[in-house]
Amino acid sequence: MTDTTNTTALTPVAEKFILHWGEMGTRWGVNRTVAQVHALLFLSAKPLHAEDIARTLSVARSNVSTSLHELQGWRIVRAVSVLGDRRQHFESSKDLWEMFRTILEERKRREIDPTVAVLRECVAESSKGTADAYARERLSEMLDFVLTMSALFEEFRNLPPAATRGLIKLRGRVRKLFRG
Amino acid sequence: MTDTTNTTALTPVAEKFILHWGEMGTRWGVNRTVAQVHALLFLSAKPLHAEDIARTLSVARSNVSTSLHELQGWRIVRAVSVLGDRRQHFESSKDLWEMFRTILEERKRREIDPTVAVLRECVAESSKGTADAYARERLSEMLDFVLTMSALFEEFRNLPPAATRGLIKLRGRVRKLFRG
DNA sequence: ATCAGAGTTCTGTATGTTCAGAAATAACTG
DNA sequence: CAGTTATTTCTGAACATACAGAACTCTGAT
Repeated sequence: MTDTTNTTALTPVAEKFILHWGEMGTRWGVNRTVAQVHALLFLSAKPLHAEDIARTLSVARSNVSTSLHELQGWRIVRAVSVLGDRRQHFESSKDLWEMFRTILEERKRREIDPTVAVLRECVAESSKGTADAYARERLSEMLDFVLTMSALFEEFRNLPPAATRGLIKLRGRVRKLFRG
Repeated sequence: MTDTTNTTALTPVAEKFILHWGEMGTRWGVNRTVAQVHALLFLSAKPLHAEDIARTLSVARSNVSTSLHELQGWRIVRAVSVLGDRRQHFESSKDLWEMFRTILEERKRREIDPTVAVLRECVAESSKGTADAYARERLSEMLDFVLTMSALFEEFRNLPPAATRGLIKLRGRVRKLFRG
């Protein structure tokens, strides 16, 4: 028999956060439902199954299925098994720094890397002709910039997980860095 | 009489970059045309007027008008006067680090700050009741995280412009930072 | 093998976004 | 002031995206 003892109603606080998170998602190019599912899982003490998520957020299961796929694509949600229940359950990573890092990494791969490729082509092609030296210079600077961003991402990515969490104590030290 | 001597045709390289930039824009929650106008101005050696931009990108002037407004809202494009021409001309900032900083600042104001506000409310409200201690803890951590991000943004924002540009030489030093 | 429930994919509808062109307003010229 | 040109705002059409529900597939239990 289907388990109906699971959370179905949200506390007002959870609802407020989930709705806000959904809005923020749209501003960063993430679908509202995807962000809401993520927020719900983030707040949930235990893994939830698709049906439960759908009921709680009042969206179709199909929609939840798609959203869960996307979140798994971002590697911030994963499927887990619950003993005695053959439905898949899903849980969000709870470590915010780890999540942040993972998302940066994904965005780099999806957006920065292709941009680097295009810019390389642009710079190469515009070096052939002599026309539009100004644009060539701008493109070249843009490539430099994007490569630097890319390298900074890599730095961050390669930090040991513990160090990442230590960032919290880091404030104020950044300025120093630029003088050294 | 209207000046028709201005750039109307794009070089293939410029076109490639502008199209790509437009695509990237959409992935970060920026309208395609807005990003294209920005790319065009970034590559342009001289300020352009609305009509010129519209012709070059093959979009309606109305659309250009809206896009220019938005770009000015992000403070990365500004209107300039050209002697002997009563039309407004527009130019993009050309300093990529400066632009990056400005955009971060704007996004902080528009997205991080409201999120901090909501999270504060959530944490405050959930402290009243005793229910859902787990969610309270998660929200509290999220608030911490967002506040730290906010503070790091501030650090960055307050750096002297010269230091920002120096970031380029910074690679490799980040790791060190976490050991100190 | 059959059935039930879980999970995914497909399809049409609804909702939201983008955009051109028209209309209105404002700024400028002589 | 009257005419002209630049700029902004409004409106609806085209387009894209998100989404619910249905259809379908897969898995495992009996």
